[in-house]
Amino acid sequence: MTAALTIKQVAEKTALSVHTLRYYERCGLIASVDRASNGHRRYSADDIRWIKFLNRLRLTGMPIRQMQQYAKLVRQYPDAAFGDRRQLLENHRETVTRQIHQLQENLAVVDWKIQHYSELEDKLNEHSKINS
Amino acid sequence: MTAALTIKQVAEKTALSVHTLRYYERCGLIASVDRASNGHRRYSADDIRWIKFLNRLRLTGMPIRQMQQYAKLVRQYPDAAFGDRRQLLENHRETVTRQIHQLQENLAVVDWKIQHYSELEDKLNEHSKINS
DNA sequence: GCTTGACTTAGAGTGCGCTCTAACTTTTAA
DNA sequence: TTAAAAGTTAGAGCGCACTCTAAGTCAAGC
Repeated sequence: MTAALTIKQVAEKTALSVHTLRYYERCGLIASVDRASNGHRRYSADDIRWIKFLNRLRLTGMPIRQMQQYAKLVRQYPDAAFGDRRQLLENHRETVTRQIHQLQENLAVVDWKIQHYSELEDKLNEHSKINS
Repeated sequence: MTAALTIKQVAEKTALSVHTLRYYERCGLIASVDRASNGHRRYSADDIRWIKFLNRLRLTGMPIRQMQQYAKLVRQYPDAAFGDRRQLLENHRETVTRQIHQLQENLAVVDWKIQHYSELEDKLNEHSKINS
């Protein structure tokens, strides 16, 4: 068996704060974490896997609302609703893919500007050479 | 000469709201827009180019604070400080590039999960075929 | 003359995702 | 035994980037 972890240990493992872990639990993203006899949370290996995946979703910009939907599906039908879950993730993938494209597109314009500044700098340098 | 545009027209052209345009002006991102005799804003072609570039920065996630720095450089030294401006944009480019990489990395995990769900669905389908 | 609609300002409100506080209990180490 | 560290809850607060409201001005068309 694997040792159950305290909230602080999970915070370190997942790079979320203890505040955020409690917040996620409060708003239904993490369900029913075991408690020690003193009421302290004890996280299982499964909990940690789940939290890490949740965090992947967050880091791709999925809103909490949508994560709640996903979490609900997983909780209600642990061994089913794979189609619905997949659909939700695929929609999200599409969103993120579009977002990445737009980032790249906008970044290209910034690149262009950087290039432009480089050329202006070069011109200034040449000018100062001539005048020296 | 090009016709000066009203705030509403600029909102349409830039896909920002009139509220946002005033907000950007208030916080120093857009400086000194001309006014008609009645006090209404009249935007020049240059203003619009500037606003569009600002928006590129925003769409790549640059914080307002940093845009303010950049705007300040441009305003204080319209024909100089190219090095500083370039540096600022290059730092930002680096940030965005890293962000894109991380998005792709996290998205790969989501993809993996989608794949996993597909396989589970397939198994369920086979099972129902056998049992039918 | 009067309505409609676009504009102005200062400042308040909103939604998101945390992040922190207060007041309290429990555990651990000196 | 006692101080420090870590846990608990409910609920308040924060930072960001808008977004909207209220109260007013102004110009054009009926």
